[in-house]
Amino acid sequence: MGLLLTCHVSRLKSYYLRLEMNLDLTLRSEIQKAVTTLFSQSIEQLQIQPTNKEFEGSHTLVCFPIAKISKKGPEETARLIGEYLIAQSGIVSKYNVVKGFLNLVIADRVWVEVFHSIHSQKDFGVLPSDGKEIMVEYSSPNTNKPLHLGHLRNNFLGYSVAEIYKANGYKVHKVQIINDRGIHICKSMAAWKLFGKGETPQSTGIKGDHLVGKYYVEFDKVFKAQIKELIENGVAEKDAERQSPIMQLAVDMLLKWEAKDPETIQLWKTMNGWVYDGFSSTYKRMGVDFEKLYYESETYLLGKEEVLRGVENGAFFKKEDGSVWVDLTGDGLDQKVLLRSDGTSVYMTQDIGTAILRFRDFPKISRQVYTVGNEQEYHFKVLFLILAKLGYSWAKECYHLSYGMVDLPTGKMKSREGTVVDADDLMEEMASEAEKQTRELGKIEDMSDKEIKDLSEMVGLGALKFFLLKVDPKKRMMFDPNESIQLQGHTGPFIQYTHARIKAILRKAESMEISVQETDLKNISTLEPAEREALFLINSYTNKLQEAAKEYSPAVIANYAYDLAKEYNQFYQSIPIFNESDPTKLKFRIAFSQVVADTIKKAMSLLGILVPERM
RNA sequence: GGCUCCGUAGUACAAUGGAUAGUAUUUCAGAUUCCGAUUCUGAAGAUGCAGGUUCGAUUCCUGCCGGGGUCACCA
Repeated sequence: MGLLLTCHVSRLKSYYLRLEMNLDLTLRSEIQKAVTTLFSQSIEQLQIQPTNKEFEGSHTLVCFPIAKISKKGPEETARLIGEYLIAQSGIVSKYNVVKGFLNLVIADRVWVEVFHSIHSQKDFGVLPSDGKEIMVEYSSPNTNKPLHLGHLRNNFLGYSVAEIYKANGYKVHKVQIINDRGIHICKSMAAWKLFGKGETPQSTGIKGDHLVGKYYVEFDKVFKAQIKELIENGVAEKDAERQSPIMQLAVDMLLKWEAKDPETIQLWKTMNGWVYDGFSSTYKRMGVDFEKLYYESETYLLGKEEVLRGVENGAFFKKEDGSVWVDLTGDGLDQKVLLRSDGTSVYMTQDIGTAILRFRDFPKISRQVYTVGNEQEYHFKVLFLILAKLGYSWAKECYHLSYGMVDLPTGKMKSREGTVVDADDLMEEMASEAEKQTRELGKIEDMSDKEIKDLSEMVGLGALKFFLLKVDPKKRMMFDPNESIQLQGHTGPFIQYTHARIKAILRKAESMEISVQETDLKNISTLEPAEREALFLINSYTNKLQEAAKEYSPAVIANYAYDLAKEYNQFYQSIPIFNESDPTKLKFRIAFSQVVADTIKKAMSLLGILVPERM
């Protein structure tokens, strides 16, 4: 009780601290007051939006809805509110009315105050924790082949959403489910046993996941050849698939695995081990991590139990052949199988077990987010309904973060035709392209090879991440590697480059021994338009953070980071920094540049992108 | 076919129901270069079609056209 109380008090404190400098909230309440006083009626929802570039002002109040309660025309209403704010509120210095839009100019004095409070706040942009916990699942690969381009979007998305929630004050648990069992694994095992000649990652120098993937492809090749041969010998197509010797071996291995045959289990462990080693280096390069891994082989039994429990309490039903089904026709869906007639589990079964296990392991989480491609939307709809039928109240808090496919300019990627873009290859290409670009441009002669390597990695991966994250997750997208790595345009490297340039300015300021005191920042009375614009953006950072979490969309942050970098370039172009004769202004601009650089860095880190000090 | 998501300049992406639909790229013209290769300014160019709701629709509703996904005792 005592602990609870102190938590509560400290939360209140930080709330008031924020209120002091929260321009948006203050403005809102001033307008509320104006409306209530002028029209003796209050309005709950105020529409405030950024002012169009062509008009003077930064905040615009949309007055059409207010006109309804004011019983006056929109323009008259806007003018009355404008006049009231000038007279009664300290923060608005000017206004203009265009149609029903009230454009407000915030007093420079207020902007300076806002800037000062951001500048002095060390943890600006991190919302206070309120004890909420959330789980984010992402990646979740099969262990029979290496990761590809689609996995990159998945991993970057999941990681970024997790970081965004962290910044929103949540405690985040990053997890994944590893689909480590099933017929697909046995296929690689069968092919390796037949043709592997004892090959290992060590003996061949091939990365583990790629080696196993090679045998998965090999299986398919042999399987197809055997089917063709059987059909030519007069076997029906359906029977041919079953009679194929290599398929029989795979099925046999699956049965032996389920029966815990030591030799099969050993092979399974060995080959999965190769894959895990391979994955872990891929994850490291991606820059993603996980708090806990779940393995299908460890959760499917709990899923089975739960399904059987569901049969007992009537949530599910059993057919004559022994298979178990759920009837979702009442929810507008179909019937769905949960256990096969032979009692073995299906994909759904293990997801049921996994979900329940996770809420047992982390009882404080309020929500679980699944980062999985949109081809599984139906699957998750069904899963969440089943969990609700089993009586789990948290089922309605499960969320499928669905994303679209990634296309390449060269055409669609299809795994069957072997034109998948491998994740390791792509990352390597991006990094080496970045290195090539850096070396061509020169200016890095004093860098060591190690520094150049690190920089190339940062830029190459940054290009990749930014491009994949800047698009609305649910949309199918086109990834153009060449465009993504350009230093100009809507790209990660452009933002990284802008950051590096700001840092160069700051280094120069330091070498000139310009030191900025907090008091210097308060002596500024007027701002340049570009400074107001950039301050408006910096000030909206926390709003963007909340929006990104609400929408589960790193794209909000990516586009924000870009806007800020672009805004700074405009600022830099229009305003002198070192040529400024007024030392107070010079210092303000240095501090201002510092804050922009910090904010860019913070926003980019939410995307898992590092920004260099120089490049 | 049922369900579902998507259709925005040549191309790739934006736009809580708000103003003359933004940005990048491409092309053309110009400016700056206090950091750094840059950057900035200007010009050209788009909401699939037809209705409806609304003071106002890219956004919401209906129908059509076009594209993706899904509808397994696969995962």
